[in-house]
Amino acid sequence: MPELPEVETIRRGLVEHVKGLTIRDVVWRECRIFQLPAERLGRELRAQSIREITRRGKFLIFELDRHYCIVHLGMTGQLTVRDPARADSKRFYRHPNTGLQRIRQHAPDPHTHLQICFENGKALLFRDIRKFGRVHLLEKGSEVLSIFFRKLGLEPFSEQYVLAAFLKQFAKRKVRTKSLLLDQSFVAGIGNIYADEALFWAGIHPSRRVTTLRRYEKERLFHVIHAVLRRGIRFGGTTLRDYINSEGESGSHQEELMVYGRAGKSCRSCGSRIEKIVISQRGTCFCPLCQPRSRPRRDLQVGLWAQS
DNA sequence: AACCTTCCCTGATGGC
DNA sequence: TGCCATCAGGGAAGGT
Repeated sequence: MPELPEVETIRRGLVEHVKGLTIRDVVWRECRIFQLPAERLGRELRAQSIREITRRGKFLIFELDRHYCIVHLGMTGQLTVRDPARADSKRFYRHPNTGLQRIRQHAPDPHTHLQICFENGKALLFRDIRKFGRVHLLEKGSEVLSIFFRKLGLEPFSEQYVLAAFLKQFAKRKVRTKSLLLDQSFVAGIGNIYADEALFWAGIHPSRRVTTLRRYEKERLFHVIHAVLRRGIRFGGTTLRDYINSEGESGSHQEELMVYGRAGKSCRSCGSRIEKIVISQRGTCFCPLCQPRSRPRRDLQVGLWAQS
């Protein structure tokens, strides 16, 4: 499930490999991920150049000559570069123990919904098994991006991510803290993995209503969200099943996880048994000792870790 | 208007 | 070996 760190890792790879290239041809497979007729998408993309690749939350923004092409990877979306000078992997190699996919590049398969072929022979492939991904095409204009993203919340690595703005976002909210973290109108880019990890480092039980959070807990959350996402990027993202970067490689952040996917295992901090509950229809892992339900942890020191 | 539920989609997994 | 139920979950849509 690509979240901000995974999308950012993909973005950086794409800047390296396809920025500046001109589109020669587009091949598609009709699919509901396209928010416009695929035939029109192909026709519009042709002959345009990729001027810039940016990101907002979990969305990738390809700035072309006349359009913005906006891509959301959903749950299983993959964007990889295919270089004809290099050999394709014959199949998706699945590691017997970890289940991780390790490939260099792959030929189109039935899940490959879009191929953007460039003049230099390289191609950008969009593959999405579960089809939760989305591709939008917007004509450029001064306000189109701000209108498209009007419901998105704070962008963690921007100048708008400051404590005062963060605290303001709690107004009128009564949901459980985990639900707030998953809400893209609160802070953009957090998904299930990084929400659980942030709550762990902040020492906050995921079920606690945000109305019960002390000021110092909100402040801690503010710093920890930033640190958790930064750490995810530093390790190249979290590969649990489908995520691979633009070169078809896994990330390694899954080895750093404290609680996500660790139900039944012992806490890497205190040794307690990690528990799993469901909040907002999402599996939620937490440490019952490090993240007490009722008693806020004023003692918690996360400063050192947050600097990493 | 905040909040909650349902739905979309496929592959992996476990029980029988 | 094969069949079926269950689970994973981001975000849109619709109801309260």
